[in-house]
Amino acid sequence: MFHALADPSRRVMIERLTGGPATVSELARPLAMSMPAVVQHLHVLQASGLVRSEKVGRVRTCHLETKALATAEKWITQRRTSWEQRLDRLGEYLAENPEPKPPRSRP
Amino acid sequence: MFHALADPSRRVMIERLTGGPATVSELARPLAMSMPAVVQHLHVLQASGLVRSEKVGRVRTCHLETKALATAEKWITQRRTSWEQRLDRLGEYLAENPEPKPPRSRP
DNA sequence: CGTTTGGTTAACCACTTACTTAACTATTGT
DNA sequence: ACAATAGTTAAGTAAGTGGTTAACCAAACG
Repeated sequence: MFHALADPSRRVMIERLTGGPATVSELARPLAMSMPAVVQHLHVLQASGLVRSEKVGRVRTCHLETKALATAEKWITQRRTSWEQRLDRLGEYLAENPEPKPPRSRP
Repeated sequence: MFHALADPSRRVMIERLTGGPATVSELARPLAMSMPAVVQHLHVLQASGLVRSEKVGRVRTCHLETKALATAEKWITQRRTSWEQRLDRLGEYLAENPEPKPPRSRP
């Protein structure tokens, strides 16, 4: 899933879908690459669960899947906040204890 | 940066760093791969800005850079929430208008 | 009917990625 | 001084990624 977000073209597609559903050719338009390439990117996005699509007639319409995005977000938040809390505790500790400086074996 | 998060081994390293700073060999221990491989992953993590490290004597100590994580998180949140708002508005609209069903040219 | 139009599949290619081993450097413990 | 430790560099490789073109299929249009 992070792999899906790792490619610039795919992020452009995601940003496009942020503004509402889009067909495959609409996703392709701003992308300076052939249609098959876009379809491959779309496969990656779908495999990651970030995007879903339904085909009606001959046009496939794609839309974002917010749940998946929320999952990625959650993972990041957890790591970030738990580390920030550690930093805070360290800050408090250093504010109280002014550097004991342990001796070195051979300078 | 999403590319840095896209690899499982690198995510393990990040999770390890969540629990506080670590040396290169500490990061390597749970990883079933050679040291050079770990160093390469570390390079990627540093290039992405997610991790920083200082070498004192012969041991390099690595720690998380929360700012970078916050950036990724922000990107995701923006996309997710703006799409969720769209969904909400669509929900309201559909609740008021009970499906007009436009005619098809030839069924 | 035949022809666009929108999308899909397949086969291929250049480049990158994620490893490996081997050789090396610099610090630290005895 | 010597050996062990911690990490680094270099070079090679197998597999994966991102793109191409060409051929193809089915729905919509005239």
